[in-house]
Amino acid sequence: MLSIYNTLTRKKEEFIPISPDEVRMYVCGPTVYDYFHIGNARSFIMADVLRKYLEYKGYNVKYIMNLTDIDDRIIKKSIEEKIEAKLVAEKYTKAFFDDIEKLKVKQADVYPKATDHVQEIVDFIKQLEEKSFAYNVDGNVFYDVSKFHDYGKLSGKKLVELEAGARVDVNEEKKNPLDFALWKKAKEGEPFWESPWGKGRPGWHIECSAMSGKHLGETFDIHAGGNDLIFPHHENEIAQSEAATKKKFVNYWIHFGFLNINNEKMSKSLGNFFTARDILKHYSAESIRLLFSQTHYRGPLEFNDELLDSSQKGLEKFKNLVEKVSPHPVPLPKGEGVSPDFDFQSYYKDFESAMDDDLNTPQAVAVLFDFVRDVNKAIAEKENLPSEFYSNVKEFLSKTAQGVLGIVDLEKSEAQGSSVEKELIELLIGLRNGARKEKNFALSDKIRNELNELGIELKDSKEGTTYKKVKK
RNA sequence: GGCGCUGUACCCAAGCGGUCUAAGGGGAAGGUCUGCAAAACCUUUAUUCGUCGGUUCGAAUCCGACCGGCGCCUCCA
Repeated sequence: MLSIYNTLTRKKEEFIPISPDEVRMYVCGPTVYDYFHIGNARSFIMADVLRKYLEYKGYNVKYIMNLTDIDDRIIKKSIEEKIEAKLVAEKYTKAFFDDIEKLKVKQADVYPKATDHVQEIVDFIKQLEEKSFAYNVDGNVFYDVSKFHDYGKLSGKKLVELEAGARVDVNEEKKNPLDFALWKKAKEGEPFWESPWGKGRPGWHIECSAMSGKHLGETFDIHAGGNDLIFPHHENEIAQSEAATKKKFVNYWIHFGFLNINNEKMSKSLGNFFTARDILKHYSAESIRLLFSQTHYRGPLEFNDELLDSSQKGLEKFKNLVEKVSPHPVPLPKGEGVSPDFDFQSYYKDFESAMDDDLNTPQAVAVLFDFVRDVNKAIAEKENLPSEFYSNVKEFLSKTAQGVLGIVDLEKSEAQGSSVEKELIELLIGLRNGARKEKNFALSDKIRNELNELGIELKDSKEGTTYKKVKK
């Protein structure tokens, strides 16, 4: 039984989807005005882990992530770079897909764009206007928060308190400082769409209400995003959608913690950020994902190179095991060999109960490390293990470490390269082993050290010498 | 000012009333194996969970106070 912490109720709740086999899930995607940073990546990755775990459990997941491709920041960027807003959005949309793929994040079923849904958005606003939740002031349309009595239910804020402590800019046009724009009137030179209120563009919050409704229906299971979206973004989405449909918008609200640098939130405005793209130049997706998985998704996550290094180091344990079980040297026929009393089921059970508990990935990772240690022990202790043992090990890692967490890549062969390169390395290994036989260790060590310099590590074992390429 | 989160070893980090003399990763130290390495395995590294009280047969876990840190309340994952 999966339980999930629901921001709306501030409790862990048993997860029960609307339809028994299907989960409908919406995750707030990027505003494509720049490369996304590694803090954004945390949300994308943890949402990916949640999605993959739901699939692991047998649900058919319908996963939608929006792309905000028209907004103030995009317009600002287009002015700075003197190119059309549309081209800014296109450039960073492409970058988004490139980066997300490198991070081994599975594609969403649909990536709806705001600019492709202007009609739906306009219709949505009209509906709100008809129901008196919206008012038009000279081409700007605002949502009237005072009309929505549940306003504040997600963030736990009370309207009066919000008003008292309001730090929002005073906008003469708004009835209430907390009212927010549904439709923004276009200024001179800005991109615009025609609407009943004149030329303009959608506000930010409305696109999610319109697009999630279109792709997932009026009520759906999961809506996820970063902590900072709770207020006002998600609060406003609820206000819009529930005012329009009179139905519950979302059953489970899930929010991810921030990524901290020196105990401070990483953000564009503070300037203390790294783009995911830059981090990926030095670290693998697996390292990043392991680091993220070792902290619970709701808490803050401390981020720096040392931590990335340590997770990269930890990954070696998985890689070495994969290497050990992958091209099993002497594949035994089924049923032969000494069967170790190794209880794979108990590791699946432990992995699942960790994940079932509000996605306790740190605990799940601990189970995987225990598994690796125990498998290594079994291999070291028993001589002839049946081939099923090796395939069971691979299957376990494939389903959990790779399939859900994305911290290993079984397909990635360690010793790749051109065949000539391979043969050259084999040749040198042969020479070195000749030298070793003659106890010419000076020569054998020289060969090993120099290969090492080239990024090729040798390992001697009873079965012979193997090598792997390491990143320099 | 309002709301919320948080303080566990050298670092990161689980744990949410008994199974905790507290997982897991990194680091450090010692050992087994090895010609030497590497990998792997074993052992050690918090009798203690910010501080002080309280509740309880029993608390890292609940309550209170205090001392730190962080976030949201404005665009933000």
